[in-house]
Amino acid sequence: MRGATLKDVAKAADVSIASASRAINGLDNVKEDLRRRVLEAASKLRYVPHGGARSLATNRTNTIGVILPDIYGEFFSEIIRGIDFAARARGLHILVSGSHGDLQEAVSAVRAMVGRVDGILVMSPFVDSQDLVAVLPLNLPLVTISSSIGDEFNGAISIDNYGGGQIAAGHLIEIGCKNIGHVCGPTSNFEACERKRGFFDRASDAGLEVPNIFEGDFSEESGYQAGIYFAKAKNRPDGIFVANDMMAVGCLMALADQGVNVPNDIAIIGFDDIPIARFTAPTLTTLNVGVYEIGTRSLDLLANGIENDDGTIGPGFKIEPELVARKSTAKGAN
Amino acid sequence: MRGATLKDVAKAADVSIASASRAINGLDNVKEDLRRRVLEAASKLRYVPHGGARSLATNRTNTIGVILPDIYGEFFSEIIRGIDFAARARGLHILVSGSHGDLQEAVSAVRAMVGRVDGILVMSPFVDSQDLVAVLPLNLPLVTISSSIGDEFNGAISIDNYGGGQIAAGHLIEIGCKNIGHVCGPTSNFEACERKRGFFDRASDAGLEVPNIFEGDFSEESGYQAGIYFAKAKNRPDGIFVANDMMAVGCLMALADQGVNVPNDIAIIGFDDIPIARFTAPTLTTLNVGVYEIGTRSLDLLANGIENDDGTIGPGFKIEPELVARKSTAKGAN
DNA sequence: CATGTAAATGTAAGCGCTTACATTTTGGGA
DNA sequence: TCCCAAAATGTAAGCGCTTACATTTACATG
Repeated sequence: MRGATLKDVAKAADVSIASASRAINGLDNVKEDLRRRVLEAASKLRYVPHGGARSLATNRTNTIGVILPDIYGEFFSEIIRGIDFAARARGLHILVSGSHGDLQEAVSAVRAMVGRVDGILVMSPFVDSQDLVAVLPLNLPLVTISSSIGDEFNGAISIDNYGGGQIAAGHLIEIGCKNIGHVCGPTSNFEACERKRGFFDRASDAGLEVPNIFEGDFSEESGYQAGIYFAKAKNRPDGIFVANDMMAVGCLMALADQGVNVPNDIAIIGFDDIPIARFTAPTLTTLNVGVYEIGTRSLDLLANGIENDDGTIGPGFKIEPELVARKSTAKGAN
Repeated sequence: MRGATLKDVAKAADVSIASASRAINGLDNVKEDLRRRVLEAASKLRYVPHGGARSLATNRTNTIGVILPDIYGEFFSEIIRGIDFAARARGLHILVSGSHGDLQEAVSAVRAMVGRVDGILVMSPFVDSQDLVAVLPLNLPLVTISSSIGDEFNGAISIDNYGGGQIAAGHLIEIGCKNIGHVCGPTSNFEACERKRGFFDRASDAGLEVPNIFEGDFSEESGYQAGIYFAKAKNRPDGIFVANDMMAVGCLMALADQGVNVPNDIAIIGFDDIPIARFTAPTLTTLNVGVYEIGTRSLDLLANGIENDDGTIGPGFKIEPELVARKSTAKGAN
């Protein structure tokens, strides 16, 4: 059932196990003849080094653990793409896990990764994420993305959600909306709260109320529900800030189904700028946060920290969302 | 630098390391008092078991290796979603790796996984994938998806690409196309070849030639190029089979940019039915292969095999694509 | 109270590898 | 030819854990 081990190879090549190890790993202090014999034996036996054992001996796994709320979908997929790219560039592998929006799952995912990874990259947008780091073994290099446990320690990457909410409100006001609505994310979500807060604050600065709010869960489906709700609302808004693009996509579909014109009847602005935002009808105005770059930069931050002997992670950073104006808020244009 | 070990816990609780292990793992042959002491010491020391060491001792990692051409994007992301779902249901973790369209990378990814996973799920649509299994340690449970090394052994999951190509041609013919074109995938890709072959055979059955072909690489970008090419072709086709949805999306954009009406000037049919196909303008006619189910079913096949003591994988299966007719081939409608 | 048995705990080997250190081999210079 | 440093190879400890087996403890029975 098990494959050949180094011991088998050593025996077949009639050398000590240490020499076999050296030969296989390409150390330079082995004679060519010995190396040849070992390599021959290895390929004859179809020997493949046992990564787990090697890691145990070297205390290095060359693997990074990645924990995201989900590991698929436009948004997370794009983060993973960034992580993957940066990891490949460094010869690192990634062990991914989805927490499915549940803090306990995130915690158990982290624990399961101990001893299998050199460090962990976690995105845990729960308001009470500090439980996560509390249960961690000390000394495990950790970088957090968009987690409420932000500023307490290094290695925190965050998005300026509050600022983004303000920009969204500002944009709607600028294009002339007088009655703005909001599709927010779940209240248990740290980021959703911040976006909402920024949106409200900017609106109130302009003397506007936000009478209509719909709470979604960041899924396309809930965005669709929101669209229905707003299409039928008695005091129908003329502009809506949807807290993420996936919901905005659902919203767009619902509004189309209800015969509401976007942007002329209702303008829509999303958040994230996921790839699909360029393909919707109409194309979606949104806030770009550099999803891909979040992936690459967070991986780099973590990997650099791991390479430091003291294992300390460098300072994180905060991302400022940038408005990408597309058709879904281009009122009057054609 | 390292965290607490079981030895530390045992010492702190003043018990033997074996007892500590039993207490931590919840075996029933430990006195309550001893267990309490151990658990207390463990939490005080913030002990988290070392997964790697445990795996080495038990010869079980509870992890599945997943190797896909890429680990992001609509198509692969959807497969991963399926895999993730099925894995979670069984308490398994997944170690993912992208081969980036390169067979050698796939091979090295597999080797890097040996000793870290209980089995491997690999999608390797290269015409010469047999190199992959040749280099593998025997006895490593393996399930292949859409790989040319199909029928030789159990655990092969494939798509009836040839049949799908035929369906695509049949559909275009049925809606009245007289001059059909094809955007194929790279010739090094096993699946692309089969889709093309099916498409051609069915066309020729109907007495049609396929004068215009454009070779893409499955990316949206190359689909866009294809769209430009066809829009300007002297003998412009009235229907095109694009070998995957991602390229079809790019194609749709290019045709729109060129002022070509889809479906009336040119009908477009894709392949895969990725989620985005429902959102394009016009919505995309395509062939559904149950991407999500490919993920769940392949994981189940592999996991069941691993649970067999002899580690043999059960028989695989072949998926028959199903036509999903949407607007991009609805000629004349509206 | 001696005794046998089951339950609780301890001892130590081993999972497959790396690596410090010990030992042997090699080869150039005197 | 002999000697010695450097190079090549071997020995063995250990990475953190599980687990077979040995030992001790607890307890009911005659």
